[in-house]
Amino acid sequence: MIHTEPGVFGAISHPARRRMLDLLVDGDRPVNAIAENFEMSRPAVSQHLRVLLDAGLVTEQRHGRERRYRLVPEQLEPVRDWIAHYERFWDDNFARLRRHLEKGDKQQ
Amino acid sequence: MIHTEPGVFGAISHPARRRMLDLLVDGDRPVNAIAENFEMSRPAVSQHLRVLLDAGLVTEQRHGRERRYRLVPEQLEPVRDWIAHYERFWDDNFARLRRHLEKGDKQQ
DNA sequence: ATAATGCGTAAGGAGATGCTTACGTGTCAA
DNA sequence: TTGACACGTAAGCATCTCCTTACGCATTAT
Repeated sequence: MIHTEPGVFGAISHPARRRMLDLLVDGDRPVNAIAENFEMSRPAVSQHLRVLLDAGLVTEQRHGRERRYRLVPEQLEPVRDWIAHYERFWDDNFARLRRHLEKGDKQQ
Repeated sequence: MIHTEPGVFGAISHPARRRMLDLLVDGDRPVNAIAENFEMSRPAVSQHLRVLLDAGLVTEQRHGRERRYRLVPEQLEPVRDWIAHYERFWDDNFARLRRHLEKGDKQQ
């Protein structure tokens, strides 16, 4: 019964979970409101939400018989930080393209 | 024998594979040079590289009996794009913090 | 030619993942 | 109180993941 902690990268590796986070960008939502966007069963949605919860990417708050899930975007920082490490590649390419365009097709 | 295609997000979900990509930032490397950074067996490293290859995150080129792996950073774009969708949260927080600091602790 | 090197692939197994259906529990409504 | 609702959890299953050891196949060195 050990709860494995795959971390944020594991949590976002499933497309359904990324879509769930995307939905929550627009505001807190109860499970049913989330579930209606997916083909899978509601328990399956609950299980995905549990993964997101364990990763700290969402929190839940009880409102009556609902549980509203709220995005915790700061928890995506490890992803942001890691990908930022590669940012210079895009920067370089962009800079190269810009330079190319600014030269006005002058040679090469 | 179906080759599952977990995509880029699946490929970067394993810490070892992220480290492999990080290593390749500094230049192409043959498998042994990559493998010496990990505790796991060399075949395990090969299998991870295969996942990265299938995701298009690296290419391989044969040089004699070596196979050098090369990073293809552009393939990280889906990740960059997805995370960029959340950028405004950091921007907002950063802006809020900056505003707070610039105000010089004036009230609140 | 023979051996050593660099690497992939095959096979197998432990454990994780992702789904399902069945059920339990707390909350609101009649 | 009785039932409907919103949800989690349990159990079971198929499949995937990630590792290992054993082996095969080029390429280079002797």
